[in-house]
Amino acid sequence: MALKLFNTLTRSVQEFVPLDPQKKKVGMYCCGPTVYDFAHIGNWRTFVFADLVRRTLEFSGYDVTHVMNITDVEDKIIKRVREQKTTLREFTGKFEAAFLDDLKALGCREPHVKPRATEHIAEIIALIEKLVARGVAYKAADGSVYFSIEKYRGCGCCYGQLLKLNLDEMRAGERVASDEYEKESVADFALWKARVPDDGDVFWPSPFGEGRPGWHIECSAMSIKALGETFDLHLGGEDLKFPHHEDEIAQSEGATGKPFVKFWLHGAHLLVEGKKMSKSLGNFFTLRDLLAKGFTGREVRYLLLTSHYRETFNFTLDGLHGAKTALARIDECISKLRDMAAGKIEQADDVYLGQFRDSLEDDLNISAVWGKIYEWIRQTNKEMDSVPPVMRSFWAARRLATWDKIDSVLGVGVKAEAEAPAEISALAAARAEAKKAKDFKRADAIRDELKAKGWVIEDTPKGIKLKKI
RNA sequence: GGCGGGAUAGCCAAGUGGUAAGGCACGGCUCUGCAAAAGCUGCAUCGUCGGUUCGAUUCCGACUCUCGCCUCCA
Repeated sequence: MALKLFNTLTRSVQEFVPLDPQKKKVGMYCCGPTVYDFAHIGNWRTFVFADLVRRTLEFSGYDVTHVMNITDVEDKIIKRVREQKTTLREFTGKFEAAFLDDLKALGCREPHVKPRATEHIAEIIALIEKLVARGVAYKAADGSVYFSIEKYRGCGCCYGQLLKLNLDEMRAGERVASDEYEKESVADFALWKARVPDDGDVFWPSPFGEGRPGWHIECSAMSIKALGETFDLHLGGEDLKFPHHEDEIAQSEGATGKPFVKFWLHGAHLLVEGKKMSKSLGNFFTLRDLLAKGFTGREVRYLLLTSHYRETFNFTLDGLHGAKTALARIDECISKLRDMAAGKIEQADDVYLGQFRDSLEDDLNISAVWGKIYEWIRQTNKEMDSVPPVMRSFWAARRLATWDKIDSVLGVGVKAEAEAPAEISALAAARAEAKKAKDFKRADAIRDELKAKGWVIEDTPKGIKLKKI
């Protein structure tokens, strides 16, 4: 079975075929963070989704170039730089670094290219000049340059490819701040924003006068630079369909006259504790908030990967506890396999991987994937004790190789076996003594003490086992 | 108002025109001195009302509830 994905352009699940004539290289662009604050769990759902898409493509044998922009100049950023009396670079650098740390903690593979908007001003200006030359952009009285939807449509181009729009019914929203006024039409959007006093020293010279890029143009400029005028995949959160992605298409196709992107993928949002995230409801979490509660990045990643990317997902702390328990079961099984394999290397089970792949390639049916994995875990546990001794290491190594393949897509890895500190080992030894002396009361007390210190002790046929909670 | 999702067990979440994966929680059992985030195992008729059909949770219609987007937004 070939990889099938839901393409927002066609509103249907389609087989993914790369543009590359060799069918090997794939260009993928994901709208990255605007670095004005720590990213929240909703943002992370989208980035983990992008990582899953990338890993799936790599699992399928494609050579992926993953590009993710860093938006480091934008209204909110400028506002905060001004408020905090800092510099743009210093301010955005801090949140960019935090973002990349979090991305790593969540087990996401680092994008190959991470272009910053402020380092592509020349490309942005060149793109705007092209649009002006083609007659689909104009400079307004306020000094800003806008994209004209009407002129664009006049060229036979389609605005509104990702969703049905009724432009005539659209009115300028009340939430549009004092930002865009001199446009010929409300649907037009800014390509270049003329410098205003509040911008401070955040501005660049350009043929249109001093100013800064509009919101959408950077993605067009940077994706075209990194991946070419037409590329395979572009992803982002569902809220970006309009206006951001629609405007990207207009700018890019308006400038190049070529189709911009073959496949558009959009991830659904999430709710937290059944409600839309908001700081006032107390259900607004950054990854840091969750780590501070004692959860790990892989547990958060696991939970974010339990539901289909096009469905709204309800993220709960209860669910996160469940994720922790569920992962511990996988860890236990893999850890036993490691012991049994004793370093032996074998080939993965292609029959099982085929089933795994079928679910995965079916528009990333991750829930079905987990279903198959837990069935595999149960079967592994069942067979484990009845494998003939001479077959044990082979049997386990084969299973281990299979898991490694699976995990190359899921990226939850296996929890490192924590080495017990001296204090914990001493308690474990004291408990063993007590047990030997049949002082079970004392043994149980020590066990409770260990639990309070975050360690679980298990008596197994092979001796005691200490596990960090 | 326009457009688009969703409604499956206590919670989360797949799926199918022929009597419903998986995870968490819970119960039972096994191992154990007792336990265990050890192992096995049990646990739903799919929002409401009509229709199509031999048969619908799955198709159609209506309704109810719910979520999102309509130029800050993952």
